[in-house]
Amino acid sequence: MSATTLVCWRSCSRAFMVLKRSREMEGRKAETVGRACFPLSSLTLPLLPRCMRIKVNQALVSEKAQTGIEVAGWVRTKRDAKGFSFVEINDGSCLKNLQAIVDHTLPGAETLADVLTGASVRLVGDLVPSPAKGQAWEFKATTFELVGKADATYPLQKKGHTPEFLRTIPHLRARTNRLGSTLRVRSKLAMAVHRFFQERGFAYVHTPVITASDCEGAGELFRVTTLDPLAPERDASGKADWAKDFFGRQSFLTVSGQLEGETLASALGDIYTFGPTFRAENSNTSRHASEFWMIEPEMSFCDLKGDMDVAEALVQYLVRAALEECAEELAFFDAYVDKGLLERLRLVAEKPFARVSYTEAVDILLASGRSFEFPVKWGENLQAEHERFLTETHFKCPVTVYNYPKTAKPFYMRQNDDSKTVAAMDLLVPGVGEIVGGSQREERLDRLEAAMSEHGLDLQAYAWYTDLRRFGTVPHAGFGLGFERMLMFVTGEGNIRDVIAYPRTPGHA
RNA sequence: UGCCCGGUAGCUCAGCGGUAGAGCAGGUGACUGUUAAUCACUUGGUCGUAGGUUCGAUCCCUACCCGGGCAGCCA
Repeated sequence: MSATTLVCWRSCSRAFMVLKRSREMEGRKAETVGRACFPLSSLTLPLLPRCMRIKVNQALVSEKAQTGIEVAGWVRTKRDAKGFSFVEINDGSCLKNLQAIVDHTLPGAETLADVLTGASVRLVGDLVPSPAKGQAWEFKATTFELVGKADATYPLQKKGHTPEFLRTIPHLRARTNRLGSTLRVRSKLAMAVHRFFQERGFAYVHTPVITASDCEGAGELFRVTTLDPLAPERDASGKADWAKDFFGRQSFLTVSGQLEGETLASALGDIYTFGPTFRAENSNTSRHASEFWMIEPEMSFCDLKGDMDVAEALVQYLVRAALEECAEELAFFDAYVDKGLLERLRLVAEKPFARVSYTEAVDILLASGRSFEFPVKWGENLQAEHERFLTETHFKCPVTVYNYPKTAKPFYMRQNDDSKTVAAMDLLVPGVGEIVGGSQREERLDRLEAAMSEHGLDLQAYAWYTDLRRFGTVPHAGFGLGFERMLMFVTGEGNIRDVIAYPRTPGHA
């Protein structure tokens, strides 16, 4: 056991004893629940009396006044008044700050001169009704402690910052209203994803992050190797000898768990993955990242319609979850990031999505009379401008487009009877574009092998994949939902780099 | 990767062939149950880097670096 763990363990057991004691103490009626009780002040802050710490979000929704409680957090702003100061504290538990009143005669108040935006502080005192407008409750401190100073070089100010500037300080930007809110929404939606699938009997499975198939699907892959890049072991032809590499062959970071997911769906019925995905494409757009999180369900005994039903239900479920669980954050985004966001999301939560075949979509685009930079032609991929027109102008709501020309799609998608299209589908949303891509998979061995040959794949390397069609094959379908794109849609953020704490994009890691 | 736009104070920006300005932040003072408090004063910049044109470049030109937007690839 490392020294650090040892200390933590000791602190915990000590904390538990303090908790027991403090519960026995009279007059300690802090209305707190579960993990938000932190009776730790006596351990680290001898100045402060022993009491219950509550989080800011709990204080702000309190039903009644509370005495003898502790709050701790980071100062967002301080305003000096005659004889006392207003100190607004944010502890990350919610968007809003708690206004604390710190009398200049209090123990610890002599440090107030050093309290600038960004400083960390702990206060003991009482939660009391606020006499002024702006907040129902405020914190009347009886003891003040400056835990960690932040001097004038602290980059975050009270005023709003541009997302571009905030990206230059990723280690600090989570302290802003903007990224802080995004990360809370991200956390809630991650759990909502699990709830959605668990409620429907899907098994959460983990597909490998490291893969040895060098053409898993579309996309450039990141190589995983332990060979010395300057002096790799070489084969007879002088090239790097992958047989000498760690796994005995070339290996990469996954671009999708789909193929493995199919094998597990063939055992567990309905499965989903939710994990990181890596693409080495040199994509420099506001909606591409080199490392992102993807949700990939795979369903046995399911066709394209069932696939679309689940995808649409999931997107709608997540929007509803955000509206219900992150109301404050969404109101903030609606006011400062994307005006009209709430109205759009409410519509999405209630209204059924539009659903059109690729052929119908092409007809709509041709009939629109619009002149697009890229002409619309059956058989060509829909361009971003086409997708944007469909979802933002024509339908003004999310649209699922299905049955794409087979020429533009990967080998594993099920061929339709028209021999021209495959059972693929994309779910498009306003502002973001493609958020889901999926398909019914080709479950017929002969068709699959023919498609693989057409795509130039080595059948031998994929024997395990085609085995699924040899042994108890079933119609099955699945899709990938880009988690960050979903977050962009829900928060109104226009750049994927602003919905990931540490975004990885070409040239940035 | 291609096309386009930008880089001036800690932040957001204005400026312009004659070597720099505002608001906010910081400091000082005043005032005050304040709400991105207010008022006065004030610190702070080799104008992205390297060349070139010019009597003189932050300004014009070239290259490079960095940031952003759009497109392709996709989720």
